[in-house]
Amino acid sequence: MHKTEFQKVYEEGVKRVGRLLVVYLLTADDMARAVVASRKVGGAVRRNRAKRLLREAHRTGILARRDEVMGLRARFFPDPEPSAAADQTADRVGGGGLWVVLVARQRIVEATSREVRAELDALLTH
RNA sequence: AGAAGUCGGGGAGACAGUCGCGGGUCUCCCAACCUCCGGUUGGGAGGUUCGAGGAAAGUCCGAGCUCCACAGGGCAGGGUGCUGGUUAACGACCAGGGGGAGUGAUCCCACGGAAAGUGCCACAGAAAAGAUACCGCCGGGCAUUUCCGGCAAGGGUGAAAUGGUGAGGUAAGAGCUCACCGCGCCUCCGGUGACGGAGGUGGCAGGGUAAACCCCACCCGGAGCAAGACCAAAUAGGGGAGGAUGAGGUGGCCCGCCUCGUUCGCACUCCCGGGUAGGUCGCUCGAGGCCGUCGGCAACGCCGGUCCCAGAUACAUGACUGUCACCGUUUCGGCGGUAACAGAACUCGGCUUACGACCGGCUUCUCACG
RNA sequence: UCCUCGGUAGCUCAAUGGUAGAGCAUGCGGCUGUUAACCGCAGGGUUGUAGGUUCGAGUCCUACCCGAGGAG
Repeated sequence: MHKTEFQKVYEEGVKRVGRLLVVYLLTADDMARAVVASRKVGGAVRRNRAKRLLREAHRTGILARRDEVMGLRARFFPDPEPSAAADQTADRVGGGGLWVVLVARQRIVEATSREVRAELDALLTH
């Protein structure tokens, strides 16, 4: 993912803020995932720890299951207008993917992997 | 027993399993290309193997490597600064000398030159380096205001005042003279040397500051793996090489060198590449680790054996389960934790800084007992 | 990866190696019927930290800490 693609997700995507992390979602043709840990999280050790926790939560949580992803698309991105049915079908044929950006917050370093996964799933299903 | 010094070891507790990530390698499958055998490239699956640190950090020094000219001369600038050695090199390390701290083991030191020159030394003080005399001391004139001369021992100021102590000497004093100490110079001896020792001699040579300018000796060209090399969509259209002359620019400057533009024979001759996105290489076998013999006080070196030990490019080590070990807590069922500092990005040698628990060697002092 | 600056009072900034200061802000007093403005006075500093050179360091040297900016 390039810098301009991050900007696109931040500006056009859906944002959910939790106690340990922030998640951005955006519909796309393919599946993609990125993890972000800024210098506010800490030094290189703490940033790596945060990114590993986010990857593990993404791998073991509901984002890894394809049927759940389709449900998330329907929940967070309802059809804006019925007249665009042609575009919607074309989009679905094109892959029906989802771009996900996971951003670490400072308190994630003290958390366990189960807590991170539970919060990510909760942010996506509530 | 207590206190202390010094040198080291060691670094997510160990083992097993499941899922997941990055690299190498082997096998199989698929696709494309080459005339075939077969091979190359790309993708996927499975097996196997490897996968962060002692500081990977700070970026304070030194090198390798790459390009700039083959890295050369001079100036400027910068660095180092007791001696000898180690090393690829160093501002690092080892050994020694000198100085300082400590009862001691031991520790600390930017430790060349102030009789090459220049500058500065606030306040106080008479005077801050070229001379001088505030309070004073002594002698003489005058006569009790003071004048002339001698002195720098005492007082006072200051961070620092023209060797120190004692004796002689004198009007009072003074290296004026003498003894010891300090200092300078000379000779001899020991040592590779820094330096040390002994003897002689001088009668004191004239303050501090060089992490002020500077002098002396030695060293240093610049940039950095986003260096640089190769393949090469798009886009733009030319690009490169060669002869002569003059001008301009370029590492801080001058040479030198390189580049660009102009002119002439003819705006000539020859060649077909250059390059962004992207990709490949550089990229991990190295002044390498471990073990041993030998040389050396040591740093280290020679030789032999043995091992292969991360190479990513949005950037890989994580999660969970069980058993054992240790620690904390406990209602003795259990529960919680496994630690600090901290994450490779071209690679090495150092330095500096950060750091929890644990273990070991050697040495010194004090007390007690034998 | 490499490089350059900066850190002084609550804030913004000064200070040839020689007593750390100015403006704003704060407090007190004055002026005014009252407030503001104005006038006067006062307090407030480990000069980022730790060492060193020097008689003496904000200044010079060394090592750290923090902040800002730049190049590819």
